[in-house]
Amino acid sequence: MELLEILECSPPLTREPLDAEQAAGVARVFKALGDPVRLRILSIVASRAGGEVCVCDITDAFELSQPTISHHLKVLKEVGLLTSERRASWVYYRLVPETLGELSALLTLPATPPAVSL
Amino acid sequence: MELLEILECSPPLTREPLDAEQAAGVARVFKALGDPVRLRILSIVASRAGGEVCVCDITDAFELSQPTISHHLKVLKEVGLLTSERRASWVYYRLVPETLGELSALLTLPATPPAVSL
DNA sequence: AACCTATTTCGATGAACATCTATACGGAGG
DNA sequence: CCTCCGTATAGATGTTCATCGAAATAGGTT
Repeated sequence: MELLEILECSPPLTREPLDAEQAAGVARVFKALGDPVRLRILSIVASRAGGEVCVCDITDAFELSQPTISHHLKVLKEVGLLTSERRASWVYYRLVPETLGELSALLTLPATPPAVSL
Repeated sequence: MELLEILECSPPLTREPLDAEQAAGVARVFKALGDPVRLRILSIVASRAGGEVCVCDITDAFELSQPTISHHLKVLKEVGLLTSERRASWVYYRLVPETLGELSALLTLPATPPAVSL
């Protein structure tokens, strides 16, 4: 059920085939990354020095309506890539590095790409 | 235009925000990964010992029509994750490790994950 | 050339999605 | 308490997408 658990249990794509359940979970996360706006939002949050970004800062970075940004943030939060915290009137979003790390590991190549070996 | 070039030019998400063009290119690849069937197909090809998989083998692994599998293979090929080669009556698909590696690098975390080490 | 099999393309359909406007919620300040 | 500001939710709309069945293409065989 927990997406992060599914990611942790899923072997790298190059090691063995995913079963249907693993694939369904992993696909949800990749689908969340499959939108240009969400990718940019994620990179804004992930690369921010303090680690936190206010929704208003994100909204300013796009020519999209505020509800649209809020929708994308919700999607990223639902798949475990972001968390949010309210302080006073503002909501701050943070990266969940574990999820990103698991995704990266999932796509990792075995060792040497070119040679044959065996 | 070339997706692999865009991936190569895109910094890790944790380093700096993606611009609109980079995000659009990267999103196309992640969108291709955002389907459970395609993820399983990719993992079947990527984890296969010889590196090659015949379409008929992939079709056997799913309860989907053969045209549907062909459609998914085309999507994976269009974003540069797979290549294909025809030999005799059969078409064999191979992983493009460079693309997968670039994606993995894109999601890489800066240095120390959360706790352990040093 | 006619044929068989494997694969791709075409056309259609129903579901999912990105986006918008309008509205609701939640805290801060008068 | 009422209002303002920032954010989230609801409802609506046009587009994209996964999937199927049917038809077209391509390579090898007889």
